[in-house]
Amino acid sequence: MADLTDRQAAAWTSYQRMRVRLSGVLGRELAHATGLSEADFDVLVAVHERPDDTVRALSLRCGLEWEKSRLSHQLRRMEQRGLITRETCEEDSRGSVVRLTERGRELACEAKRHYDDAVRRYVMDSLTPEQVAALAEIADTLLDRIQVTHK
Amino acid sequence: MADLTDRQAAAWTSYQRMRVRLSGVLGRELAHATGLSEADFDVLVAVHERPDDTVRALSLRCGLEWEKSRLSHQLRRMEQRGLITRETCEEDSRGSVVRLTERGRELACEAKRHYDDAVRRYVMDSLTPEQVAALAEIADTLLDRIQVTHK
DNA sequence: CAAGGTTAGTTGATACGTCAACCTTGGCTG
DNA sequence: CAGCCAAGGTTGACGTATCAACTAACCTTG
Repeated sequence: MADLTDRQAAAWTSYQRMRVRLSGVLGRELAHATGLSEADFDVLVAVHERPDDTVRALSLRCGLEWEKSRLSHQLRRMEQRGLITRETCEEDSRGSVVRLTERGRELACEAKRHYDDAVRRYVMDSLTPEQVAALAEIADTLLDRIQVTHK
Repeated sequence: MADLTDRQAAAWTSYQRMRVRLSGVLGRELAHATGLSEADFDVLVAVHERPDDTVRALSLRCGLEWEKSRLSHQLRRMEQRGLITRETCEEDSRGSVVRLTERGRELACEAKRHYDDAVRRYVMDSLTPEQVAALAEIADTLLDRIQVTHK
């Protein structure tokens, strides 16, 4: 249980600052361009990736790695704003099925364009291909190290 | 305004998942070990780094890159829990000065030990020194690209 | 020194995230 | 099939983050 080295501590500090600034600017651009939060965006994109723009809530939850209450609250808000609908599931009447509305589908596409563009401008354009590859490898290594700890 | 390449998109996805899982597990460990949130922790550590465990709120705000209302709300809660005190500033009576209580100081030290240990276990132990250096360089590059956009 | 703009900080409203408690349904197992 | 437990989801309470509106003090400039 040795202390972090100076290099490690400095790397961690840089990472933390980068992480906060980056998600801040991306979130703000997204909100400004489309009125969506990052949570809205994550849900819309995840549902839009499924056939029929439809997905079992449980499956959505696992894909996003969200707590069940978080998803429930988020879906309630999105339903109120007319982005999705919820139906009870056929195979398992405990479950529910999420479907994009027309407006949800449109927003998902539009938001994804804006978002990807912002990722390109703020991240990809500043990094060399080697750095992008290194980042991916680092992230995958850590992902492998940190298993999901769902409730 | 070209699309992201497959490599870029995959790198971004990995980064996002890593980021969320990592801050999730670190936050949970911190809360479990000390009862502090990450926001509490950031404030305590930032104040504890200053001489006398004392800092002007403005300076704290700039260091953390927080919105002023965020800091205000956070300090109110921390004051109620006896982690800090607030006094009005001598030189500028608009301002305020934040000071750690004895309990705040103790918690800051204890939490930092736990936190650094978790960073070591979850991050540093899994990465090569080259990867740590690469991460720092990537983060610094992006930090330079994304200027602070305070309100 | 008076007027007007700027700055530090607070407040209230609203959205988001987590936890614990709860309800209903599904699946076991005796 | 009766009794139970686990699983999917909802709800309420509370802490946290952001925005806009506000107050009070500071600072310039005429």
